[in-house]
Amino acid sequence: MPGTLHLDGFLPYRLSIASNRVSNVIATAYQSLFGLRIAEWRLIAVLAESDGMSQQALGIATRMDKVMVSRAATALHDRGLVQRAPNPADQRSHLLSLSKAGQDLYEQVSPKALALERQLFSGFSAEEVRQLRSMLERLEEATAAFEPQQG
Amino acid sequence: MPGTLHLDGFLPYRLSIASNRVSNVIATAYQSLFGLRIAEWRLIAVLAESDGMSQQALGIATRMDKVMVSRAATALHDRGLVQRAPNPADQRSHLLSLSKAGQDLYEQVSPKALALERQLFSGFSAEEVRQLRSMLERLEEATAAFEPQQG
DNA sequence: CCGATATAGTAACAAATGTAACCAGTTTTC
DNA sequence: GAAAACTGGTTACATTTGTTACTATATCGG
Repeated sequence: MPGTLHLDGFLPYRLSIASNRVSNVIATAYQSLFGLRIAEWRLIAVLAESDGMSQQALGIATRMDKVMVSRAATALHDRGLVQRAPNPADQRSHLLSLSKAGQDLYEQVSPKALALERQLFSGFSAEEVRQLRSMLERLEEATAAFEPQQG
Repeated sequence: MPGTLHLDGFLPYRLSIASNRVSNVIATAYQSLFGLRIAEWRLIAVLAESDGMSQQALGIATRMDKVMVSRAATALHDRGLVQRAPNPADQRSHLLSLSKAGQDLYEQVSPKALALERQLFSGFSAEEVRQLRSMLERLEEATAAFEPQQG
């Protein structure tokens, strides 16, 4: 029977299911433990490594569009977790960085995130993890061919 | 620096990015070619294999909750793609099946879906695909340990 | 049987996400 | 060096998704 499809065997479906479940686990943990949403956590993680970034740079680093970044950034700013300094090079943008409170929170969240990751992937060998990483990366690249234009 | 996390190396993040990109590719294709959303397509795919299912059975088969199933089912019914017959065993539920139009649509969508899958995973060896399947399956199982209760 | 509890499905509401319009401020072009 | 085109960021609106509540039927316990 040519052209027939079995849903359970359809990889985009399996990928979506697995990814959404993992995201739910992570989102629930962050929310209940730290009151953070995933988008906010992503900004914190990036800012913890490189201080003083514009929102558009954050957007690139986290693969989120500027609206998502804006929403997450104001939420974090309102909670006093990130600071906004004027950007000397461009008056439309500000440079974001973690406040002391933000750094402290990061130090709490970060090990918890890694522990969750370890637990979720505890059944995976180091080699499998390496392979999975590689596959996800290639998959992401493969989708670029479908972008509307100018990826 | 113990407990430190690099976002790009964080697997749940990479998984989420890759999965969302793939879903977008699929969703855009289904929408523009057939006016279908992913949830609707999933019902069609399941019904094509096994006629006469209740919505709750569909929910289990597609891993969608009953509200999502209800919405997708009414959309498909309104378009005349699925039929609803009374369920002799339970008057609260109906048995859904594809109409002729639904079957015809399935025959159109199905090869297209498989072609997309082939294209997205064209860089993967057969062995890699096997491994990915296995990993996604195990991952899904691993998240069950975090379910609120009674998974 | 008959009241209590559970289940199939829908409807109504809340929260999140995507999209488009907008307001500075910045660069380009002539 | 000023009008046109563009960019960073926010706001406002539309669409999608999740959650809760509800209606009708079924099942369970006595």
